[in-house]
Amino acid sequence: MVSSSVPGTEPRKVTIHDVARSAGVSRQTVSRALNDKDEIDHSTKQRVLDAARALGYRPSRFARGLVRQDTTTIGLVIPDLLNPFFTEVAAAALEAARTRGWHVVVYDTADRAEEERGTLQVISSQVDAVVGYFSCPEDEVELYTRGMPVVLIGREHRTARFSSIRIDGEQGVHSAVAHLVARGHTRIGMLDHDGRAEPSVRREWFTAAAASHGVDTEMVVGADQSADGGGAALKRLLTAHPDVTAVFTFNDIIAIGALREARRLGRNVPQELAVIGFDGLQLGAVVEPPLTSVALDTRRLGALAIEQVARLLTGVDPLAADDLVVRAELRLAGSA
Amino acid sequence: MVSSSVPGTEPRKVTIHDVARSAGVSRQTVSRALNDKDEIDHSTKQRVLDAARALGYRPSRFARGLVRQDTTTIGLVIPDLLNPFFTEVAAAALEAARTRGWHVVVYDTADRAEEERGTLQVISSQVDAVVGYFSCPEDEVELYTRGMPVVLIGREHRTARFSSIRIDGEQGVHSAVAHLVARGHTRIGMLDHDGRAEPSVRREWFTAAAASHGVDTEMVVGADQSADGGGAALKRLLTAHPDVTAVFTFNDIIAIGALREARRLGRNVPQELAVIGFDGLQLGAVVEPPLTSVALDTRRLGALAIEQVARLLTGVDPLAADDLVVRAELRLAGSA
DNA sequence: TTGAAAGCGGTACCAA
DNA sequence: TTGGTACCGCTTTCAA
Repeated sequence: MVSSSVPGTEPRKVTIHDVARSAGVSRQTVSRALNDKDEIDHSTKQRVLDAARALGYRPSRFARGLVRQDTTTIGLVIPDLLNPFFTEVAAAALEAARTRGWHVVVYDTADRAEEERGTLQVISSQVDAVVGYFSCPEDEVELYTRGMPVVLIGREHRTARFSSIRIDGEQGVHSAVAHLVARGHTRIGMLDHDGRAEPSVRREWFTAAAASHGVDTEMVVGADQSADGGGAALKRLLTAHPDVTAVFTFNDIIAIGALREARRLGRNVPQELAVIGFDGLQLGAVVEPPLTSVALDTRRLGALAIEQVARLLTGVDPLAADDLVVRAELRLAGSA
Repeated sequence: MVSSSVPGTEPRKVTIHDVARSAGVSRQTVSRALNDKDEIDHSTKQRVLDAARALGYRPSRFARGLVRQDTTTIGLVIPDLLNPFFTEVAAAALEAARTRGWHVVVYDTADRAEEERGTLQVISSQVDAVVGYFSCPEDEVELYTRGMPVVLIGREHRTARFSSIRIDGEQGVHSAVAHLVARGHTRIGMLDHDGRAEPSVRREWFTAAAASHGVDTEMVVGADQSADGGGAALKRLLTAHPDVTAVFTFNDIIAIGALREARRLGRNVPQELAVIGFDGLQLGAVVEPPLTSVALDTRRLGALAIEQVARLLTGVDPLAADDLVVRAELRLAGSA
């Protein structure tokens, strides 16, 4: 039995020319009909529209973009869309972009440097500016984004063309440690980000805050960026240091995994183990107990990034570093 | 003090022509240099590249797309990126798209018909195909997506050009109700989707399943699509029907809100109140108790949608309705 | 190895 | 109200 689809019959793209011929008019007239211009006879317009429909015509976005030069597309690069933190940022960025009539192409790099490179490579010819998280060296980002505004989130920049949204958690983490100390905790551990060469900035904040309270800062273990990772890390931490009574985590997802693990281990939270996360996810409100966290305003973060992109694109009045900061602050809930 | 930025100095877009002139070659030579062609002298190439860099030149993606016709961009339309279910689907779709070298523009319609229309309007001239969730009438979707493949998720279609990924939860919901009945529950309520004119399909599955077990099916209240909404709905349900001992919910987010509310009300889960959600979110594993749910394979859902788009775009061998189904099945955990 | 010319598929400006 | 023509910025083909 032969398939009814005939090879080689692949319908070549229908162009404005085809419509024009089919309707017996010129291309310009077709253009007028499709763009709702006034200078066209009603019946002509109708005829053109019918022809277009009949042929299944759709204007080429490239041709149109070429002549109109009015569409802006932003590339949003994110390590892991399944981590609610990045989802919240993405949602905020999408909304900020929509109010400007911009389009956002989203790339999930799965937190892999290799994917990051691939994305960068491909992105440069598809968008007008880039916003997002990158872990690869700045000169690589620089290399692939030649001539394009770039806004980095949560990371310093050197390149002039780049901007950074700085995440300032120093105060917040200090408050968190202070809170724990005030509650009588002296053995405070941390579940840090795993897999990076150097310790995270958040860890540095933690270390500094702990030291300033005369608290030991040696009890740090790395955790995978997931709830499971957080659980496993807590287990390791408690095995190595059974006397730990409080933990600060790199982010909320890890903290949530830690909460679950604590429950499994029969450790009461917050009585026997206090947990403080970082991010302030909405998700933290639905776990038990609700998660105490050093919270970021993710809406502001996303909106700020898009705002800066807007300024960089128009070249007017870009925000200075001092305005490109999102401060985290301690938000108390049930877990500490 | 006068600002140093001079109005009217806005740098006109640098084109290939500018680079050519600056390097003292023709445009084609510039093109060759930039696209790593062989037929070019090494020193010439270097000179062109330098000129391009100096001018901050970036090729127009429109001009390039126009002539190369090789980039595919999909529009992914989602009601609410903050709902983890849609995030999971989106992540799956992004990954499936990436393996094909496609770009995905994401639009969050905030579950509002108005935004849906705006998105549809704008999308048609920006993408090659559309995948996603729509709540507005099919003829509106049809109107704006003229000539473009469309894959609807979780919704039937009539239009020939459209495809649907069907979500089949009939079996799964039946199993869920059977499970509850086997556990001795006879008063089973439902927290349904709110804000739609007609009752949801999931409610119909529930009603049918309950009826087949001789269980009353009248105890349904609407819930907002959020944890808070789920909590509020549970409260209303229990107020109206204090004898309810089990609830089935429209989705997991609502169920998670219900779990939290149950805790606040002092109702033990699952002993005094059994809860079963729908979606099978990864998130369900981190709440307490872990959520029993009628689970969907979101990875498959997203991948299937992209797969079908691929077939529609090439016109070869689109999947038939029977293959465009994702079945949900009961996944037991702690909450029921 | 390089350049001239012809498109890619539209829209804008003009004259008819 | 219409159509001719130029042009948007780039790549491809073909000569030089």
